Amino acid sequence: MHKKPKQPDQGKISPGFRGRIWIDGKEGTFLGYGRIILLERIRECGSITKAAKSMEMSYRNAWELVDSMNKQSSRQLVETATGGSGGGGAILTDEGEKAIKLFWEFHEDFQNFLRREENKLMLSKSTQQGKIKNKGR
Amino acid sequence: MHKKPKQPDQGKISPGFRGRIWIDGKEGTFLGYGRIILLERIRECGSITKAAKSMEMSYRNAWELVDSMNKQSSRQLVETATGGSGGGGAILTDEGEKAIKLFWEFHEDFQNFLRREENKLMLSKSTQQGKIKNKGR
DNA sequence: GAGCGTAATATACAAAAAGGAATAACGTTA
DNA sequence: TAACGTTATTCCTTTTTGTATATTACGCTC
Repeated sequence: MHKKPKQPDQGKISPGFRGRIWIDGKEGTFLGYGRIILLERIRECGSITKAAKSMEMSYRNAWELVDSMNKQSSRQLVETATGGSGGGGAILTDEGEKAIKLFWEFHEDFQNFLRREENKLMLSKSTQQGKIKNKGR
Repeated sequence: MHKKPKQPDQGKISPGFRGRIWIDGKEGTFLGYGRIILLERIRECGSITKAAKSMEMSYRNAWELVDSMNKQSSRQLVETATGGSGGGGAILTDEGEKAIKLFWEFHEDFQNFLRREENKLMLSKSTQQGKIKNKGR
């Protein structure tokens, strides 16, 4: 039983370069880290209720996020059904899969960007303080 | 009289790729967008009070940010004086200047990163839907 | 020593965001 | 038709966050 993915691997270790990214839609945030985790959990769990519980998120919050994402996309990312066998449920659409993929690519690029920035800083520091052992070339 | 720089040029236009960056220190955030603007205003105004007013920030908030930055750096970014001619004031140190420069470089690189990501998406979309007019090669 | 404008700090208040709990509606299943 | 587990929605409480206000201390100027 896994829990609490909320925080991207970034924000905690300190010190260093940090950041958060998201994708905006017509009405504000469309895709963000928490939303993507939620989509993945819905895919695994088959319902918003179970997905929310699995990540210690209130159903209310989870539902609002799903609603927000669906409203901001021409095609639904999650299809829901009330009633029926098992009481209903939620499934991830192909569009939802695309969203997950899109965001993780963005996310990975960003992680690499942060690493490059830290390296850049280290280099500039060593060449600055440096000249300590300026081995000719 | 200028005001309200609070929001980076990013977060509003929508839709698209967005993000925020900051630099962490020992006790959490060390440098961020608002903090840098504050440092610049302190440099211009010569006091925390005036700097805070100029950007519609409460003195309390501004003071806490300055305190946080100073505590997390081996050298103060802002030197303050209570009493004295004019009642005191605050001046930006060389270390403060360095901080501003460091953050803006980070910020600029990040803006470029976001642009590259958007271009990347546009390209992948056009080659995907494309084949509409696949002109040879 | 009185006056000045600032830093520094504490207290109380207000607005906003987040969370919890309760309820209705829904469509299968038995 | 009764039961079930889920979606969908509302209301209220709690927590957080920010702001406004007031007070003290400070060191120069006059």
